[in-house]
Amino acid sequence: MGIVERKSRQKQALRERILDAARRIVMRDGFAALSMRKIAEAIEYSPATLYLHFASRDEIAQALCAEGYAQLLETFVPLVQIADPAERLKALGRAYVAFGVAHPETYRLIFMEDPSYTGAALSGVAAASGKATPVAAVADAGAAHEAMEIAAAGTPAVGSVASGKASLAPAKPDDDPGDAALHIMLSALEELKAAGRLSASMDVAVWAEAFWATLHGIVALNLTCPVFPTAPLDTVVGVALDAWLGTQDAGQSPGVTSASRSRKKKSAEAPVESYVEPGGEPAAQSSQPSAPSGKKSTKPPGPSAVKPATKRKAASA
Amino acid sequence: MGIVERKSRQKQALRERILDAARRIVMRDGFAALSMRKIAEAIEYSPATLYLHFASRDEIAQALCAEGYAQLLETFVPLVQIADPAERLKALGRAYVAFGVAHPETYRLIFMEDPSYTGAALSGVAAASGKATPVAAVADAGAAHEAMEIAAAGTPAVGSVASGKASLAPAKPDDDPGDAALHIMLSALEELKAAGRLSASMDVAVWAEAFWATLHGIVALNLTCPVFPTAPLDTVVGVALDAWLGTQDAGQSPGVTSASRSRKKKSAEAPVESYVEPGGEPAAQSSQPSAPSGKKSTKPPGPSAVKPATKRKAASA
DNA sequence: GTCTATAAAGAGATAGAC
DNA sequence: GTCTATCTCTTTATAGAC
Repeated sequence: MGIVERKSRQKQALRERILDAARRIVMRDGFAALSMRKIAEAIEYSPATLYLHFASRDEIAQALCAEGYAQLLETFVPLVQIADPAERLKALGRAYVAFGVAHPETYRLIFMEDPSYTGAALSGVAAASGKATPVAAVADAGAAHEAMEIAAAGTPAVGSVASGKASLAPAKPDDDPGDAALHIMLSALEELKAAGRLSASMDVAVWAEAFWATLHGIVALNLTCPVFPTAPLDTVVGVALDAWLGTQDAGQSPGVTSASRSRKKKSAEAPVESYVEPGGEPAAQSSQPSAPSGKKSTKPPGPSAVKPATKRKAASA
Repeated sequence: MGIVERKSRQKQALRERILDAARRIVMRDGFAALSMRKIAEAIEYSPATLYLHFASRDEIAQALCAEGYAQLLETFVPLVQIADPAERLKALGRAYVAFGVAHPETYRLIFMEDPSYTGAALSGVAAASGKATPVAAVADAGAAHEAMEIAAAGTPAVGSVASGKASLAPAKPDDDPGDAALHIMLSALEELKAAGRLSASMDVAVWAEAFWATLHGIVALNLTCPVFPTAPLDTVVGVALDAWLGTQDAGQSPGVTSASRSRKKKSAEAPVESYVEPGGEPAAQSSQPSAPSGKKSTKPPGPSAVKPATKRKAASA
């Protein structure tokens, strides 16, 4: 059986190479620039070979999405230890925005590209309200975290969750990173409510959605609107968090309350801009982050579908 | 000179036809599906003819953007009359979300497609803080409004602002709809602050940006995330507005100190869904609005640039 | 498994005849 | 002004040789 195993391993390896190449292309040129030909060229294989591993460009995109969700989840994990639920939520909010700013193309792919990509990670949102306990969420998250560290070193480091078992069902193996992340937030919210710091009549699910929308709005505008944060991104995030979680005087990072101050990760207290991803990448920063100058992000043409030209913006205009 | 005038009129007319066709394509199939060939086919001209009126696809897109901004501004105009600044802001927020939900493709084009499109409308955001008085904003808005009613009847009715003089400088004639809309909001905000209902130490520009981000987040998630508003969109918007502008329950809203609890205008209370646009269109509604099932939105290929395929989602997958 | 070659579709933009 | 014809470029995806 050694032979079949070797073959299986080789197949897996090629699969990884494909995803690595795809990830690099997306990071560098945006999702719109991702094509089978480019990937094939990058790994020095013919385009046809890719179809032996992925049924379509879309399947590759979904695999990348799964990685992205896991990556986002991973940034949440250490924050679960923050004792005060309000501070925890603030830290989560900052981490969320920091993630989006640091990984614009990943964020775009996951939350701004295609409804099917976005929906892939959020399966049980409706019924999720009282489902997972903080402990359970942490357990799941921990598993994902551990799996990640096994992954590649040079690249953003994810992959395991996605490539391990998510060949056809990208974002929903047994534990769904998207749901797990959601649960972390909902748990904090319920604690908050239990502590009487949130109106008892408030539906946490609604609150959570509106809160999420605020964070998403900040990230999305930052990635799309060139003039968005006139003020420092930090400040805007601070004001938003204060509006939702109360505290006078925006601006600075309330950070962690007390006990968790010893946190090994500085991520919770550091201002949004200084966020550094676990993988060790530089992490983009400031208000106008990466966004590969000339090229944008959007959609490409399909076989029978359509696609206009827009990238020319910087190229031809 | 009658002859040159007629020719000029005919040229203008064709220009309008081009934009009309383009608008229809975008509404129906999304921006990504907008191509010169399609437009040409729709108006029964050759593709080459389009280039006599627009230098590129991009220029057409920008003209559509200008229309979109004007359209959005128009929905703001009547709300300026609301006396209470907090209620006015809430009404503006609801109108904003309603607009995005009712005109998903327009909203996408303007705020979610390309930074250059989004930035086109917001020129003086940075210095806008104390710039325009409510009166000035209304004056601008009124002008745009008036201009609009001259425009076509069957179609969404805009165009004048864009087509009148924005051949090469699409979104910034003399009065910029984007800025005007922004000023309307900032004015209300300053009134709020003047009335002592907003922390004196709060920077209105920052507050405005964070508030805008919240609204944008709600719309953007609604358009992109299939499961987004688990709760009725109305409810989520209400919670968000309360968080920012205060009202009994809802977390605690440190932003606003007291009052503003008695709501008078029904326009401020009307649920988002019931919004009807001034033009008299049906106005889409509910949580999962249009979003032309099969197709998405994104970017197309340029001459030398790149472009993957993505639309296949529903077509080939 | 992998490649070459190609089908089938789409795009933006232009030259030059009329 | 308008059209025809064309150039150049992109893409996904597959057939069939090796």
